[in-house]
Amino acid sequence: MYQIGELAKKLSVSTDTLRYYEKHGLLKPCSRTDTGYRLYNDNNLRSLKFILSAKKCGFTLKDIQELLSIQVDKSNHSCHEVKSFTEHKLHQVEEKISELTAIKSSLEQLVEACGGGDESAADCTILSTLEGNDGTIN
Amino acid sequence: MYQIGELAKKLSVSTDTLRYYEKHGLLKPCSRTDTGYRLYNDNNLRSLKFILSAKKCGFTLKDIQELLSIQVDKSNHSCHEVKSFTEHKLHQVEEKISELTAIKSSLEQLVEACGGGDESAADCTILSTLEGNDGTIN
DNA sequence: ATTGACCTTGGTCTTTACTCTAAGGTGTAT
DNA sequence: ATACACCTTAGAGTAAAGACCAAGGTCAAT
Repeated sequence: MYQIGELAKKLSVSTDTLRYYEKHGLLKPCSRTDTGYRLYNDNNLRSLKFILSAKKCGFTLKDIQELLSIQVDKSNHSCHEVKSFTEHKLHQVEEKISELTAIKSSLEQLVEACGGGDESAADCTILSTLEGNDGTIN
Repeated sequence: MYQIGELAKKLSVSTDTLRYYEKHGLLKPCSRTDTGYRLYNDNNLRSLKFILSAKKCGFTLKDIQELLSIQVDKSNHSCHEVKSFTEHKLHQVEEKISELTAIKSSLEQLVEACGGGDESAADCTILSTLEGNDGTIN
C-alpha cells in the first residue's frame, strides 16, 4: 500500500496529477486511512502505468477513460472495438502531422527565400511575402 | 472605410475575432464613427491579411505581434532578425512533427500487432501492451 | 413608427491537462 | 512540544484563440 506521495514518486508524476486523475474517474485509490489519506495498491500502480503508456501513445485522458472502461470489462468488448478505436486515433495523429507538414513547408519557403543579412528589414522577403506583395504563399 | 462586419466578411473571419485582435494589440481600427462604430481602412485590411497569412504559416498570435512590431518599423530591424525568428519557428514545428511521428509509430505498432477480430478483448494485444505485460512499447 | 440588420460593451464559456494556493489536519522524530 | 514533512479539501489560475450571450444603441427602409 502506498500513500499518494509514494505512488507519485514511483512513476514520476505529481500528487496533484493523481488527485486530478481520481476526480476525472481515471484512478481511484483502493481505500483511505481512518484519517482520510489515500491508499493505493499494486492494481492501482498497474492502472497508472496503463494510463501513462496510453498517454505516451497519444491518447487523451478522455480516450483513456474509454480504454479503461473497456479494459476493466474486457470480456464484454471485442478486440475489433479496441483496434478500431486505436486506428481512429492513428488517423487523427496522421492528420495533425500533415497539417504541420504543410506549415513546415511554408516556413521553409520563407526561410529559403530570405537572404537574412544584416541589412534593414525593409526589403525582407519574409515580411513582403506575408504582406502579400508576392504570390508565393496563398 | 469598412465597418467591422464588412471587413470580417471580406476575409472570412468573425467580428468577434476582429475585436479579439484589437484587444490583443494586433489590429487597431483607424478610427471610430461618432457613435462608436469601428472603422477600418485599406491599411487595416493589409494588416489583417498579414496576420492571416502568418497564422497559416504556423505563427501564433503572440509571434505575430512580434512580427508586426518589426514590420511597422522595418528600418530599425534587420532581415537577419526576421529570418532567425522564422527559423526558430520552423524548428518548433519540426519538433512537434517528430513527437507526433513517434506517437504515430507507437500507434502503428499497436494496430499491426492486433488481430482485431470479433472475439473478446480479453486477449487483445493492444490492451495487454498498454498494461505492460509485454515489452514492445516503453 | 417599427422592423431587421448591424453595432457596442462587458462578461462568461470552451478545451486539455494540469498547477497552485489557502487553510488546516496528521505523523514522526527529537 | 515543536519542527517538519506529509496529507486533506475547495477553489482559482494557466495557455490559446476565440465563441457566445445579454442588454442595449444605431441605421436604413418601409
